[in-house]
Amino acid sequence: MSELKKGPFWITNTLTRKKEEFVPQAPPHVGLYVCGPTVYSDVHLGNVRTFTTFDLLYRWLLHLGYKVRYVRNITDVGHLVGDIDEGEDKIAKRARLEQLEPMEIVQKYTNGFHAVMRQFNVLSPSIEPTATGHLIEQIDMVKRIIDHGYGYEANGSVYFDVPKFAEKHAYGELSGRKIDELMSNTRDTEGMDEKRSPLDFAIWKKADPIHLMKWPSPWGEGFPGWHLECSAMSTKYLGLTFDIHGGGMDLKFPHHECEIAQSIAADGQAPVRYWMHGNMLTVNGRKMAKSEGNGFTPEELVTGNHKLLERGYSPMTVRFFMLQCHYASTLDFSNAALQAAEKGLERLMKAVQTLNSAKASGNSNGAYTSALNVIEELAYGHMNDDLNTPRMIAVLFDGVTEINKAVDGGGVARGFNEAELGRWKKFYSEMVFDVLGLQQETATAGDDTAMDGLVKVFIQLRAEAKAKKDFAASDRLRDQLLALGIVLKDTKEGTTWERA
RNA sequence: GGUCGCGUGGCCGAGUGGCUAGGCACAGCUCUGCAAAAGCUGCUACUGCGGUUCGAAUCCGCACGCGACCUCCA
Repeated sequence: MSELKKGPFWITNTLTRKKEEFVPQAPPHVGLYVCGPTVYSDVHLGNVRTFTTFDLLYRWLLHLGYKVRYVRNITDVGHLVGDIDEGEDKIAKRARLEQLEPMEIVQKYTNGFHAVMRQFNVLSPSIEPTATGHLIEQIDMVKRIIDHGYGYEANGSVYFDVPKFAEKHAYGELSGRKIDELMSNTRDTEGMDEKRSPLDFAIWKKADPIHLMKWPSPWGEGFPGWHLECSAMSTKYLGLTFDIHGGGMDLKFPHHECEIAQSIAADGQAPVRYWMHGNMLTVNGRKMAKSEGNGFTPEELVTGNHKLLERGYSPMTVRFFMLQCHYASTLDFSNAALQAAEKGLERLMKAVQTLNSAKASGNSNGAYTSALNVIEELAYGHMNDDLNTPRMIAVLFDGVTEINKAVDGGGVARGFNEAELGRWKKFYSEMVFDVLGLQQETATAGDDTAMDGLVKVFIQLRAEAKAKKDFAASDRLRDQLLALGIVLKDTKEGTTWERA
């Protein structure tokens, strides 16, 4: 099995649009870069999906034994609002609205972002660089682009010369665009622009006097262009060419396309070997986006305090909901789907709990060894096939049925010996907790000994009532406990309890 | 308008040209004083029309419907 675990890992490279075997540049090291959030407002569930997707990738790479340097940036400057001529820094705009310092906004929403990531059990990256912390690197990159003839200054701003770049390089390769098609499809609102071509994009932008976030540069006071930070920081921490770059589908063009162009222009080599893009979370078939106003925050999700939500759902329910769909497919949000996921997750987690507290009966005929062999092989196969979590989870559920069949009400796993049971426990714990990143959300019966003892007193009272055939009394006890969130279950081996 | 993608059973959602995805819901049964849980059984779909093929949900074409990107967006 150990060989199989390592077994070839295939991922869809959106650059070639094909599944390719993943082979790191310098095994066992893997360089992974993911575009992080712009911290000018709360993250919504769509953002969470992308970070969950790459969290899954990160976890799988770690599980396969790779040493991963995972860089996920915080964009705290530079993206413009609206069209370029009256462009305004999003963060600065928000700062004025809230009467705060720009860096206060950055701090506030960075904190919020981190809190959400913790809620959804998304692992921290190895490095989380900020754009403002890498001005020198960005300015330096602009210089290199100019030196190589692909950037030009105009009125204090510096633009990337796309047509010139396209003469020698494949601009549009990632997003499948052709330069002349782009030309003819340009929206014609440029007019008095400083750009030589409408396709050109700013790599350094002059700051107007009222602009709050600005830095000195060889071209005057300004701020870095939209796409530059990722190029500068990925180069700094992962090298000129690194293994995997991830992000949401919506960043493919122009953001990632521009990253490629910048890196090639500055340093002469393509920055990324494998591009991966996560698909969108939709609501009623439409992309969830801040600009659509159809997004909701994780807090609204948990409390259910939003018009799209019939009630609240836990973060793990949502994580599981997302994992039941392949990362490259759009996923449509709905209350019914969430409720289904909630039930499914409960079934899975209960089985894991049952498994973990089970004791082996000792009399094994090896059936559960071969069953696990099959499950393991399938699960690894599916994960290695472009992170096919829906199929992997389906396999997990096959095992859940086996577990439920084997473990009796007294917690004895019939037909298992110690070693077998240990293997099952290890496998399920690795897949469910380490790889899928799910966690137990409700306190378990054994967590609180006082509580457990208390409930057992009631169970004893009820057993006495039952023995006297006083079912009215026994049912009343059960109902009253249920009202407090305690569920009693009568089994052949006695009564057990759990939280609802 | 251009580029790309999608259209699967009551719902969500996988899918390799031929062999049961899975989850949820629903129905019946077993267990049970009743219930809950669990197990068993049933529910067999692939937008439409052509084509390729011994055979297509899976390949090709056309039509219809939907979406993403083309502007900040995960």
